[in-house]
Amino acid sequence: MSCTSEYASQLRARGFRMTSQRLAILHALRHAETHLSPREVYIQAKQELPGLTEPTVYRTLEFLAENGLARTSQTGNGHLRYQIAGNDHHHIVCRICGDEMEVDHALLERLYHKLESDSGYMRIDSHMTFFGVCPQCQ
Amino acid sequence: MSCTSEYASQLRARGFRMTSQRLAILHALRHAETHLSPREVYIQAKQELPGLTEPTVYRTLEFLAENGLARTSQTGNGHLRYQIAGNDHHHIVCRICGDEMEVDHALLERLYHKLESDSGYMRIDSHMTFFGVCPQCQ
DNA sequence: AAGGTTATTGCAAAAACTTGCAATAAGGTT
DNA sequence: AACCTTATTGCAAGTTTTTGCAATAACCTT
Repeated sequence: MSCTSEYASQLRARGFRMTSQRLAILHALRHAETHLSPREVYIQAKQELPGLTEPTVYRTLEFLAENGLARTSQTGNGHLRYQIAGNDHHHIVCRICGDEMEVDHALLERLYHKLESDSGYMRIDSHMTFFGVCPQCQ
Repeated sequence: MSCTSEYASQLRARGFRMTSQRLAILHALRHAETHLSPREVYIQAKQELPGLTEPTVYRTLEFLAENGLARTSQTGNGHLRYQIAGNDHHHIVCRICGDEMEVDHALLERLYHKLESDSGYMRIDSHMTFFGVCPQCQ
């Protein structure tokens, strides 16, 4: 896979290493259609790499998110889920039934610019999750 | 305290009950200047009510948030923190040093309206946490 | 291709959080 | 004021997430 070596060199450029564990976890994220919980990642990736342990999954997901290869989503109950980086969109999830839809990044662009100039903060997180009540549940 | 009975009747109106545990936890949140972790709440509130247990704190915080008496803040690492409801502002926190500043609600008003009309969702969460890189760390 | 440096992993134990269920107590009713 | 109903709590046991440290293995250098 070409993307594999792409990831590897991205890491090496910053002094990190590509490992079979990281690869297995990246594969799991890539093949998922949506974001996964750490446990789901563990179950998926363990099929590819049976020796994989759970602490490694937690540490790796955090590592991938810090380095821009993965992205976190907040989930109301305070548990992070992860997805592969790349699709620049956001989510709005229903507080009641959990239903979820995508929000295009363009909608937030203006807000981010304003926030950046007002606050002086840079690189404001490009994945946001909003919570509301969906039309069904209203 | 007048607010005490205010809270009590808010709950009773919906068929819930006011208890010494809920009161102790509300006090802890009220006296905090910022949002607290469940453990911090536990430690505070236990001083007022020594018999209090940790599971009760978790359940109560979730309950208070669901009923609008408390508010959750997301914290990057995926752990919820809680604060008393009332101040309508948001936070932006630095991904690197953890520094934190307030963002006025007015800034988001336009976005919320747009999101609501585009998506059909209602009552979009009125507390958002953004993540970025603060001026110091840039 | 072999060796050295050190980022990364696995293991084991700790801490944080959740769940089920029987006992308790809030607050409406008599 | 005593009684009933049932929301709420505490306890104990489970699951999830984190942490420290010694062993391993990327990958740079020779």
